[in-house]
Amino acid sequence: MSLSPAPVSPPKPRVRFAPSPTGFLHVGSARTFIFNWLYARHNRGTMILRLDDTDVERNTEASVQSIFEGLKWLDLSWDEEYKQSERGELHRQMAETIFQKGLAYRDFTPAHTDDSEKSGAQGTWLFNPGMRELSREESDGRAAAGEPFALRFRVPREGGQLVRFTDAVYGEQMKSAVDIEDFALLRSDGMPTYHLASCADDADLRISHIIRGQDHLTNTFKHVLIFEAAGFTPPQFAHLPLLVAPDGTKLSKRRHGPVVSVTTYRDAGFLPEAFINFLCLLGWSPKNDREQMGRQELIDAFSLGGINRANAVVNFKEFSKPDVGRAPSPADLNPEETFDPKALWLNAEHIRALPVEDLSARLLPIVREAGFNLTPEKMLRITPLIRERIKLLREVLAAADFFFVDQLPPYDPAELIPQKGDAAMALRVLKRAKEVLAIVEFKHDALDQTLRTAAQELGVKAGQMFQPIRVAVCGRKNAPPLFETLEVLGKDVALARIDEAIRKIG
RNA sequence: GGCGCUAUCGUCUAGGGGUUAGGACGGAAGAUUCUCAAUCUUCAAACCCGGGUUCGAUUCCCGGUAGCGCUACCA
Repeated sequence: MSLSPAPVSPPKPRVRFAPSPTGFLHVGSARTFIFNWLYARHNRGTMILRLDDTDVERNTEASVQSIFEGLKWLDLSWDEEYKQSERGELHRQMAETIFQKGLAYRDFTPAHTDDSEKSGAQGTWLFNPGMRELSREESDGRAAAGEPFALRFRVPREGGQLVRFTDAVYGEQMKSAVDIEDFALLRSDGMPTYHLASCADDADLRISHIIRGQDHLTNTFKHVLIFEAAGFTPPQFAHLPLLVAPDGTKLSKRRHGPVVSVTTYRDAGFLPEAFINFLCLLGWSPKNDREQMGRQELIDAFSLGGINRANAVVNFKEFSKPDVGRAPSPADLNPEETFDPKALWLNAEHIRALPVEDLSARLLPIVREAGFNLTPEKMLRITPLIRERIKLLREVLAAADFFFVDQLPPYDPAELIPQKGDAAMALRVLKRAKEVLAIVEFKHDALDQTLRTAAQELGVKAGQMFQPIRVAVCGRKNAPPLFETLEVLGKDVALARIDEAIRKIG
């Protein structure tokens, strides 16, 4: 607003989303991205995407694509992009710095040794005294001889040192150093571990705020140790409560199925903005009872102070279907079982908040993909009739099917019989409808007037008049309002379907 | 096991030393419209347990319990 800058404008935050590309984009990861993004955009800072791909064994290109695909769908942007695997030199430099200061040591214990063998103790493994205390000469000698080693951080063991940091969400954190194991910095193949690479990059990229899942809260003590050993001031930390399943466990593909994948939401017909809105409300609150919020509203309202500390349950009913094939199509999913009711409601809210033109444009590709040829004009006329009747975009297929097909799918002729009526009444209604509809203009008011008059003449209630016609033209009892439906359907189709119904019941 | 974190309706949450503990989703009932949906109204539904501190704790402190996380040369 003001053109004159504040006397001391705070430095623009630099935040990062750092997924490891070992699978599809997880809803929890998407949420972490969103919180970082919201923080960056709210504070006009920089959003960085960094692929933490130091685990050569498990990283896949497909996963990288899946992450991009998900973020693209959500229309989430970032300003800088890095690949950790291309920055190995930086990581090794940091390891070297720490080693030269004597704050790390070589561990020549072969990889994959059991903890029990390492320590001989029954408790938690903390370090291997033999390796930690190895003389510099012997260490150098064995390294020079080509013996492989891992580089371990020499965590202070004496003096009752405390490692501490302040978390923007969880407050003051401290842990005594003696409870932290001598974690690895470099693997015996020379590759950096996550802890090292992450800290080296965060320092190098001048990350100001690390906003990530609470599963890293305890790791942060190690990170603080690394930053300080390498001569950097640790950034600010903000840990996010985890997303958990109704059984309280962390969401996982294995246990919980497709509900944990962002693409499931996309394919089921969620609006990206609704999905983002839903995710934001898990573990964060604007504290003003607002629920349905758009992108900009979220950006404006976001602050780290609104983040909650307890894990949030994604409240779905159906866990993975063990015996369904490996590729469940969106049509297989029962939305009420698969998705959190609140997500569904929010999506419906966003659908209704969308201008008809926009909604129509989003619906059309889905309809076409299902094999129906439809003009944008026709879709635009159908959209207002179903927009209050669908919670997911995909539901357009079921809600407006009778607009798309030439031939109505078979239905039970008994459906044509109105409340408190019989087949004879249905027949009379339909025959009369055929007569009057043949001559009336297919416009809402004219249809309304004509059909109500016809009902009076027949001595039936309006509802008893409308119901058989509705079933005749829609093929089912529950459908959008009749006059609008007839208007969009057109006279020819309506008359033909009424004829068909007369044949069925006659 | 060790260490860390957490605990308000079924779920997401607001609140906070004195409140009828608020909202939303979902549920139930009703109103309304040509059905359905939407909308509106109403109802049921919560401060984990035990000790302190205090005139007074759901709120602050301690303990317990439970849940989650970390405890890899995974991230």
